[in-house]
Amino acid sequence: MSRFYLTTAIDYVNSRPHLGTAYEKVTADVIARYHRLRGVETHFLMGNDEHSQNVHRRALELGLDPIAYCDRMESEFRAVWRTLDVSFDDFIRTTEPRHRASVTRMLERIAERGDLYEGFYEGWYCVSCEAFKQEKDLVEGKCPVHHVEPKWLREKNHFFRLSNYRDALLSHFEAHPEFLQPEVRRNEIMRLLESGLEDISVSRSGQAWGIPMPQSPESVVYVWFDALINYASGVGYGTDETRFEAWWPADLHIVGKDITRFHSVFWPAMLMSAGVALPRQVFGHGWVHHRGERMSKTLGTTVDPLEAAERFGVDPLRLYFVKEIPYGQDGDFAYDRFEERYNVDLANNLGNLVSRVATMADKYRGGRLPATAGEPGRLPGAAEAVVGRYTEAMDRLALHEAAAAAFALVDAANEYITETEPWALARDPANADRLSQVLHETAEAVRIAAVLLSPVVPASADTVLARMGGPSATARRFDEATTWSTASERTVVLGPALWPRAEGGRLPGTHDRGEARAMTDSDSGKDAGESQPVPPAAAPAATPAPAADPRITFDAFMEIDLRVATVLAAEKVEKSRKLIKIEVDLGTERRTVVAGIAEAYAPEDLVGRTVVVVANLKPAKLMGIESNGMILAASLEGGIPALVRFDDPPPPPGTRVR
RNA sequence: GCCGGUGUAGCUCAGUUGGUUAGAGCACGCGGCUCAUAUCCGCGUUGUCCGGGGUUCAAGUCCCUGCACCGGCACCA
Repeated sequence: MSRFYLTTAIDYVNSRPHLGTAYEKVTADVIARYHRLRGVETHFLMGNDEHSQNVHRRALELGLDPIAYCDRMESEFRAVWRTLDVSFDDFIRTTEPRHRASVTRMLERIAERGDLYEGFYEGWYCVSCEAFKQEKDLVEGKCPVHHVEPKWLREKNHFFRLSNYRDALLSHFEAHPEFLQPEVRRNEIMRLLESGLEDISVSRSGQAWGIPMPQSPESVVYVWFDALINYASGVGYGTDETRFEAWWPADLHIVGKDITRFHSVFWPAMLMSAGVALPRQVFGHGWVHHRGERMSKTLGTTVDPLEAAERFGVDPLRLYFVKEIPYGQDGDFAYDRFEERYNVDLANNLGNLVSRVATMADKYRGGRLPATAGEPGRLPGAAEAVVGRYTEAMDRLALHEAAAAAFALVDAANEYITETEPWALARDPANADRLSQVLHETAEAVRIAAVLLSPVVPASADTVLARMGGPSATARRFDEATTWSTASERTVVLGPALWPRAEGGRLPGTHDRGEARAMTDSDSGKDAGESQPVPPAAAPAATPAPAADPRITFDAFMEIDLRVATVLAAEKVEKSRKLIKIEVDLGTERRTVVAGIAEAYAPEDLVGRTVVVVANLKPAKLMGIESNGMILAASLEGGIPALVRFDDPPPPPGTRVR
């Protein structure tokens, strides 16, 4: 039997999954379910990436052992995936022994090949910046920011000879155009390869959270190197060779478009070095924006997938992801659009279709539809064409086209009912056979549409299949399940509306829980301990965990020294778009502050104004100017800033603001 | 300033390797039906496919160029 091994990126556990993460897992799940439906033995791997410094820091902040913290996050992640019906076969964590063994093994192999060498990461290091500087960035041998001479620093590190693999990678890309998709991503990486590759550092010294470098336990494996290996360790590399032989190479890595480089350059080079076959395909999906804006964790503008699923249901959300966003491109999510798609595709079309077929079968035939005998109508042909389009689209990962194809069959069934007018046939007993046939054929078309949609909306498809009758629908394989079949009697079952029409932003009978709650980084970790596992649900999902208290203490606030200040002088910073250099009178002293408000204020308009300054902020260099403080302004992402101002007359400079 | 992305119907967007009168959904108008979740079906309206050059028998699609918007970074302390 053929096999299919599919992976998604593993996730950092420093915040809960947001809508974009959910998008990746759901679309991968659709692919996995499709292959299973086709009768292919499928292995679908997901997991968490835990060896990150952020994770370590976050755990310590919460007073938790890092592993304990990761345990909590794992249950959070699993709960979300369970709710969204993501059917992974295995879930790997990079802290697991099987993974550590695998990473060690691969590094040993790479070392044996001679592709690992100890070296010194060296370069100009600016102490003020706490960062290495490129030679080309220095101005007259000095740090362009701090105007100090940087030190030449050497830090011991392990390097991977990535540069050795440029040619091999290029020819692989040329020989296998399908290796990286979609095409845009492939072109980007081709250009990158053409411009050459440099060796990369694969270890970090002076850290304890990670996998120790073999033969060099004072340093740990750099996190991304560690993370990539999960795809191999997940199927037994270095721990279970039989299993590894059975599943490797992976057929498909589904990753975000930002990390295609890791997966299509670094990862294959590592595998080549270790003497392991390359994965067959890497697919870089796009972003899901929210109302046209990129979701940002730091700005708290992410959408909670559980909240979205709760509004109209898990399957409607899954359908939205698949049908409304061309796979491989960026897409947009908005609640009003979600509602529109819910009403149009599910309530009005598929749901209403199921309802009208079931009602007529019940009313005219007591639900029992005999085997058909007459000349079939146009639906069998329509179904066959749709199935062809569907598989063709699925096989090239055009998930949105596949979903659209399935809905074309729904449309055809609705049209067929209008054309044949079963209610008219029912008026004349002479048409009895004809009526039975029309209903049977329509039910069969709906059944096939449900089979096609089952990878996308698994729970709903099961319900539709049950309602449409037919022989043991779920047990059948794809080819058989999509073959037209009205040759035996079936029983169509009546039931409540699958998707009642939504209005005013929610389903009838649900309570308003308020607008979408923005997730923030602070709530993601702190509520980890309190939240309850969410039960699986086909339709309205469980309540998201309550947000943790993001408030700071009064003492923390009082640490910020806010002062009234008067602008004495202001000038635009040369060659800068946003920065203005401002001299302020703080009452007791003069300060130079650089503020990023040039897009909203002209320097000359600032002179004489009273502003609020954060007086005890550490200095920073911006465009070579040292800024001693920060001027408070309201700022919208992408919008223009607005300075905080006082009623007239303003308080004198130096007055504390609190 | 650098890099990347986008620009197609009122709105949200599709348009495969360049090929007949440029599409879908929503919205809007008219008509039909009554089995159905005020649902369904049919017909219809609106397009300088951002502008300008070019390649071609043929350009929404390829090349050059300009403009607009968006994002990231550089400079948001």
